[in-house]
Amino acid sequence: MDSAEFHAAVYHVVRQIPPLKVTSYGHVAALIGIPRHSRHVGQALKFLSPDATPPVPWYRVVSSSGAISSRGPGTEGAQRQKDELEAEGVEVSTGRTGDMRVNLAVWGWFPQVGSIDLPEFAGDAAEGDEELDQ
DNA sequence: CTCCTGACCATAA
DNA sequence: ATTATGGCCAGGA
Repeated sequence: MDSAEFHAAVYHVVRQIPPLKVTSYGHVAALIGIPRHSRHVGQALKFLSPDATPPVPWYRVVSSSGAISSRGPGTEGAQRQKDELEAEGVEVSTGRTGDMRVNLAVWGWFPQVGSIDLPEFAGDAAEGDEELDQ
């Protein structure tokens, strides 16, 4: 799968995250069939344009610990993510140091791999072994 | 080509 | 709970 297909697969999966639920970068990658590409899920979401159609609920993706990545001091991305989540009714706790996190035990959405709809090119990879040839 | 970085993860102490 | 370490893969300098 090339870069464009990867992006498409990420968006496809993220769009299936139900309201009031969140999932992790790692699980999105696993659902696509590439469990070791967790970092690139974030990359793909970064490339995402706000006016994408249909919209992609990027804010429903957090780290595996439930923490919202800070993106560094001075950036408001994390705060915006918190606002989006709370607007839906998801509880986001904020520590005294400004660390924001979601309780995955309550809000987590981690469907079994293969139990959700996937793009055809990714379905192949999700089934089992890929690129045995070549 | 090598080196560094990243909206990360798993494990160990 | 926290920090340290190693691994991961793709892009960019």
